[in-house]
Amino acid sequence: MTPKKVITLKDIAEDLNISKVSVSKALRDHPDIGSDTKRLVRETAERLGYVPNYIARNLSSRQSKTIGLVVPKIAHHFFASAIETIYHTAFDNKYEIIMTVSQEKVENELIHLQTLLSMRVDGLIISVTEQTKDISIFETVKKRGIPLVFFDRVIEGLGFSTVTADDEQGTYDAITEVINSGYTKFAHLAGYSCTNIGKNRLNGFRNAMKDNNLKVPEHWVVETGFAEGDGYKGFMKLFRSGDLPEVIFTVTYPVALGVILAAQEAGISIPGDLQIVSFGGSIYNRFVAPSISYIDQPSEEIGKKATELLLYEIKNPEMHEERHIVIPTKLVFCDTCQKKEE
Amino acid sequence: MTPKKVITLKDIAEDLNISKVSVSKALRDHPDIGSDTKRLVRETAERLGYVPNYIARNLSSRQSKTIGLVVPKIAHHFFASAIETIYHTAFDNKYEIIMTVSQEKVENELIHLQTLLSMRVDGLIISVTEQTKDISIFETVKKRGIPLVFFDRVIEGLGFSTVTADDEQGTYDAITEVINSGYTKFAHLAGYSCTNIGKNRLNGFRNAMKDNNLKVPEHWVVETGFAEGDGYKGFMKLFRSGDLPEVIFTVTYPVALGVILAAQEAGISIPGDLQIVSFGGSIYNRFVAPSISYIDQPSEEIGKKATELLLYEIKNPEMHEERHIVIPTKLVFCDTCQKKEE
DNA sequence: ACCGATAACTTTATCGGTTAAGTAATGGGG
DNA sequence: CCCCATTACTTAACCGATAAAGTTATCGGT
Repeated sequence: MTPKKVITLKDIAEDLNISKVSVSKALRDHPDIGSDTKRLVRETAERLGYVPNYIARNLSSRQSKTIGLVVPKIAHHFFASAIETIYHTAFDNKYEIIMTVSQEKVENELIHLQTLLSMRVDGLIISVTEQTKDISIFETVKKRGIPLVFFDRVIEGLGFSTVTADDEQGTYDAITEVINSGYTKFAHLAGYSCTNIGKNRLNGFRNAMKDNNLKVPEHWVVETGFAEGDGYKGFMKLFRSGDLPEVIFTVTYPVALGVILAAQEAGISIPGDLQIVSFGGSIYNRFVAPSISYIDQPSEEIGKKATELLLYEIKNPEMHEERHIVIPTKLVFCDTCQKKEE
Repeated sequence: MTPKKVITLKDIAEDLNISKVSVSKALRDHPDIGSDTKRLVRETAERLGYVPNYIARNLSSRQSKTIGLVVPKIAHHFFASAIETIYHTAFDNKYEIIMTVSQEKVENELIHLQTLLSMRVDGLIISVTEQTKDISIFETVKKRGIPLVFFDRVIEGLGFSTVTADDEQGTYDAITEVINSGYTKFAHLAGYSCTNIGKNRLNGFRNAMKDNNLKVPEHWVVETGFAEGDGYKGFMKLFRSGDLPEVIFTVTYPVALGVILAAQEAGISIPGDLQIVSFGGSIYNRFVAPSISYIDQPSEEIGKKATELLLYEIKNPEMHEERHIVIPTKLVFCDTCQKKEE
């Protein structure tokens, strides 16, 4: 009940009759302080229940030991998993994460970035929304010299490091494998082509088709978003055209779910009449019927690498060559896209 | 490239040849300042690209406008959804969230709480790990007078407010409904009985059975954890006993998934030979085969209420009656637990 | 014309730390 | 025995804001 006073350096100093700077130094194990005094200070701090004030420390030391994280959403397997790894990696390195969620909205993203900047985070880890175009805030970040690492959804050409899955090659290899299973007619529910993941997955898809001498009619490439609803609409568009492919390659897992839903409604059987393969899976995929063959996104490795890279850049502020880490993926076969009987 | 100087109040003050306090007041629309000056200050701030330093502001104003959030995990539908709502609600009220993840580990929980305290968050929202017992840190929080709201997994008797689903009544009603569908033999994969959710769901289950004059053999109540692996092990234990019930009620959705997996291996057909009903669902449940009938946990409402309650307590520091908000649930029938043919 | 109120600022102190710049005592080398 | 380096501190300044306590004009009222 008593509004108990919070213990500060000053309290310890007064208790021991030494200066508060000595206390500060003692607690940080500074060589200026004799070992007897250090011990005394530590004991007293413990006894009084001293908890350092990060805010004050950060203000004077000009570093916050925090990393700002901006993601488009969290209720999505890839992000949930990446975020968890980012948290651990930061935590193991004594950094705190301040996470913000843009909800795929550019306005939110901007506000969050500004807030994080004014919180003086030591660095930023970002996966942009599906429609981020205004790059001025990132230029500000660059000018201020604050390290930033993009992951998964990146903006190129700004001089920042990136960590991504190997979207293009991964797609290329996966589609080639599915082709080798005996399928020839492919459609693609593609992400926005202005995003790197949308563009690269589409490229991988197109190249795989071309190198296998398969044609893709233009109406079989539908540009949509990354969410379930987009998959639903995308499938319906294909369905209404009256011309369905054998396989639909979706840009994300939620889009694949949307396709399943729509196909059910349309009375198309999966995997009987139609196959799906998606970029990215889900922990629930094992339980989903039919389970979708998917390109496994190394979410944990991406999260880990992004955080480690950022920490490295924070610790070495002068080094300023950007790095681009690309992590390979691999196709996981499930119920869909099984090898065709000859 | 130039390590561009960050603009502070002082820079604006010097530019306009007024004191920095006037600038501070002008920006906060303090009545002390004339409207001409205010306009001038705002323009100059804009022109120079001033961004306030939260750290400094928080230090001097003794409030951080941030809320500390501690959750056991995020890759779980209930938490992902609750967290998202907590973020929005806080954001709409101009508060930032600093989220930490304990990973069901008490040690992490403790460290995170200490960090959040030293960051001087204005309040805390917490869902404890499945084995939190040491309450001393919460006593410290209480002594310091920092508002705290528990949600979902709570610790009672400490004088803090709580927001939970109506675990007991919700379970009671749901089990009663399933009984009315014609089932009589029920087992329960229960959570740790030292947690409120484990205990209350078990109570609801027991009471529903009793009031319907149904007996539950003791080996049909298995105390496990909240994760998929616990469901797997729990089912196997039941299975090995050679005596399976008609219906298994699981304490969480992941536990239900574990049961599905184990049942598949054991060659038990769901919903042919066995029914499942779980407390809590998942956005993926629609796609899961068989989809599990579940008690819908109002995760968003819980998140929202918890945040609003906390904000209220932050704004009214003297009010100190704790509040306990209990939110009703309802049963959603899916593939399992369908009405039995008479 | 004088007083007190008010408007519009400025000065000083403070938040709880860190960093930089002293300072007093000790001790070893020449 | 003196000088300089080292040890172990202390004092002062600062980080960038806010809060509290002055300080001037200006103005209306009597």
